[in-house]
Order: sequence, then structure tokens, then C-alpha cells
Amino acid sequence: MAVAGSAAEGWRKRAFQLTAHEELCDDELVGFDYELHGGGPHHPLERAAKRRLTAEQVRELEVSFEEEKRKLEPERKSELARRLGIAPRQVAVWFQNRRARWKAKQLEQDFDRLRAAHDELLAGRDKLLADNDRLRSQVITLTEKLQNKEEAPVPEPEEQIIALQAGAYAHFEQDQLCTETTAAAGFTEGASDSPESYVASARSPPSSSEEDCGAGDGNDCAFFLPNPDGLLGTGAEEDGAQLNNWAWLWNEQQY
DNA sequence: TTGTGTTTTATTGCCTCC
DNA sequence: GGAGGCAATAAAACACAA
Repeated sequence: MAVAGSAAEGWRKRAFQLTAHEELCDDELVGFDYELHGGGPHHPLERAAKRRLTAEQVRELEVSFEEEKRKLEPERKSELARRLGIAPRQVAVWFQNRRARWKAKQLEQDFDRLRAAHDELLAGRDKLLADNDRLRSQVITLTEKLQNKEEAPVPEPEEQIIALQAGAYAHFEQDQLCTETTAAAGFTEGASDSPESYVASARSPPSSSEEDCGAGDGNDCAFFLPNPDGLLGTGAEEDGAQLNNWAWLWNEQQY
């Protein structure tokens, strides 16, 4: 039974969420059996018994919720209420609660998506950090190698000369022995005139044969050594320090 | 049957829009 | 100022284990 009276009227409009449009055709609610139709409020101080909507009613409301894109037009509300045999207010409340459930679910899905994206970013970050560590240690290792190479001891010029002389004398003695042997065998090849000439020949780059540069035959040989600029120069034209340097370089190449 | 947790329905108060 | 939406909340209805 509809609540009558001006004081209760405001409450009733509120309770059933009637629009101006609905007010005009409100006579539909006259004689509305609230008990029979699953309960609207009877009185402000009297809470209506809560009745669950039937499965069929909920199904229709769900279809409408999807079709209407979660919004409920007043005309649609009245029509649904009429068809389902419930109060328009119940339709409105159902939509309201349904929107709240939909929003909560959306939030949950958004949270899951964000968490997945966050996890993916973390994994990428860990990989980058690992790569960074690996590259850092490579840089350290290579830097150390470079420093060790730069700090390798370079022989002093004095030592270089001694080494050259020692090598030359050894060459001379070997050549002497060879000459004596060939002379004894009846050949006329003469011996080198002095060990000093061997020092000069020891400074020259290796040739395909000793005869090419006259090493071992006692002639002073013009020696060409690669200078640090990659050009060939005559050792005689250079000062002693540079000469020693070249000699050292040549020794390096030999061994 | 009962206690407890979850879901659904309904209310209230506040806010925005026209 | 009325209509309607929303968040918070109450409370009934329901599900289920013990």
C-alpha cells in the first residue's frame, strides 16, 4: 500500500527514487503491494524485510546493465521495474550496487595488470644490473692488463749495448771457428778482421743470408733499422740513444 | 544447530550538475 | 533546489564448516 500524506510523501519519493516524470504517472504505484513485490520500505522507522531478487530478475537486470553501459535512464528504470514487478527504487539500488561491484572488480584487474608490469620491469632492471656488473669487471680486468703492459721494464741503453756486444762476439767466435774449419778443409775464405765489425753487423736487421749484408766477411755494412716512425734510417746518422732504442726493438723482433 | 565469513539489498549523507 | 551518483555502512540472506 502506498504511503500517503505530505510528510511521508517526501520520504516515499526519496525511498523509491521517483523522478518528476515518474511522479506524473505515479498512479502505477497506487495500490502497489510492497509485500507482494519483494519489499520496498513501509515506513521510515520500519525497515523493510530484505528480499532477494529472483534469479530471473537478476538475469534481466544484468542484461540491462550490460546493454545500458552501466547507466540507467529514468524511462528504462520505470520500464524494468514494471516488467520485473519490483519498485523503481529497487532497480536504481540494484544498479548502484552493481556499479560498485563492477568498479571493485575493475580496480582488482587494474591492480593485477600493474603488478605484472611492475614485476616485468623489476626483472628487466635485475638483468641490466647484472650486465652492468659484468661489464664493470671486464673494464677493471682490461685496465689492469693495460697498466701491467705499460709498466713492463725497458732495458737501459747501457745494458742494450752490452747485450749487442756479447751477441756480436759470440757471432765472431762462431765465424772464426767456421773459417778455421773451412781453411783446414782447403777453402780460401778469409776470417773477419775484428770482433768490432760484428758489433756493427749485429745492429743490422736480419737478412736472408749473411752474404747479403756482408756480415762475417769483415766489411762494414751500412745498417738500416726501422725507426719508431716506421721509416728506415741509417743508424750512423742517429745519435747513440736512438740507435740503442732501435737495436732493442730489433732484438725484441728477433725473439 | 550454530558460529562465522561472504554476498546482496538497502539506507544515509554528501557531492555535483543542471 | 531537485535529481541522481557515489562511498560508507547496516543488516538481511546465504553458504558452509564444525
